[in-house]
Amino acid sequence: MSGMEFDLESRLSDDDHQALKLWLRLLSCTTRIEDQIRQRLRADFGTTLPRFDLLAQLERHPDGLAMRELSKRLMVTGGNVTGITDQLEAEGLVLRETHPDDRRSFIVKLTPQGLRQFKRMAATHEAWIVELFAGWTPAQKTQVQELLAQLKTHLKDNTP
Amino acid sequence: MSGMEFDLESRLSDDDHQALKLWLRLLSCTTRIEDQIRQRLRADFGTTLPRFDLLAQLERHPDGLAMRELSKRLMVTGGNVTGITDQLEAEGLVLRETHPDDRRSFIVKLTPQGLRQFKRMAATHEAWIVELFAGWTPAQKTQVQELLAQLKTHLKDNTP
DNA sequence: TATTGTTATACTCTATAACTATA
DNA sequence: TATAGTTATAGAGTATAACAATA
Repeated sequence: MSGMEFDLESRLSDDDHQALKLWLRLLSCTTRIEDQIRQRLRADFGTTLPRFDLLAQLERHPDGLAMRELSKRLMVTGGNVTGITDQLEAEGLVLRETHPDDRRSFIVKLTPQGLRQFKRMAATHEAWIVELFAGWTPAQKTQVQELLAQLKTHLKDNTP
Repeated sequence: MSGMEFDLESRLSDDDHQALKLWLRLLSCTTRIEDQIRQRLRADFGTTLPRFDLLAQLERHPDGLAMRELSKRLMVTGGNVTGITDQLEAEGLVLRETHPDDRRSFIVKLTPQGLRQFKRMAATHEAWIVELFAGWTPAQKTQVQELLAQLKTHLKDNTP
């Protein structure tokens, strides 16, 4: 489905509605970039965004994370974390260790192979992002970054 | 899954990587807003974003659209348009008319009920958006709007 | 009783491919 | 041959709920 002529932004029929126009454009850009990332992760590494995100969390936490910590951080329910972890474990990228203090719990960690593999993917991933955002100058990036920070605060306040 | 402490932005571990940070923040904000919209469409109107988007296209085209036109505009494959149209037709919101010149084709149109229902949803939807973006001044909205237009051009050029 | 993790199930959204009727 | 639409199927990605083991 590449090279389409239309997209979500064409939903709008009239010229007012500033917030709505802005939202449709924001959604359109973000979706387009996300689709690119998903396609490239699949084509180049045979993986998916949720799997990549789980590995990224583990890379930030070399001592590992319990399943429920992963669930909170990835904002998905526990059953999903079990499924993704099963896949990554089968690929030898992560392992479950018993929790020393709580026998209900597991600590999930990157294997050495998982760390190597993630680092390789992360570097490529960052290069894709840099390329996709090359349409903005560093100053413009900073500007949007700050505006988004402000918006995020508002979203947090309004939608608990 | 409301009231989470973490989100995608926490994926990043260090302070450089301007484009990557920007992307994670953009994705985080957009996802959060989109989740809100999906939840509210379901709770208040028992519908989904793709169904809403299809109705929106039809409202822009009172003479109706062929299935393949809908497919192009919604950027999904034909089988999906058939499915969504079936649902909306079963709910009495759209109807298929025979094409006068091409007996392979249908023209999909809003029913009067569909138009009334869409207008009600669209007004509420816009109010949600206005509220969610209330963290930005009109000038800031304009600014982001223009920056996104620029980014979109770059994306189009780079990812055909 | 509450919590951690697993299992089972289901739903939405999407794509691909085979099929039909028509052009 | 090519196109419009349908059908069937598959696979992400997600949620809910019942469950076992442990706290």
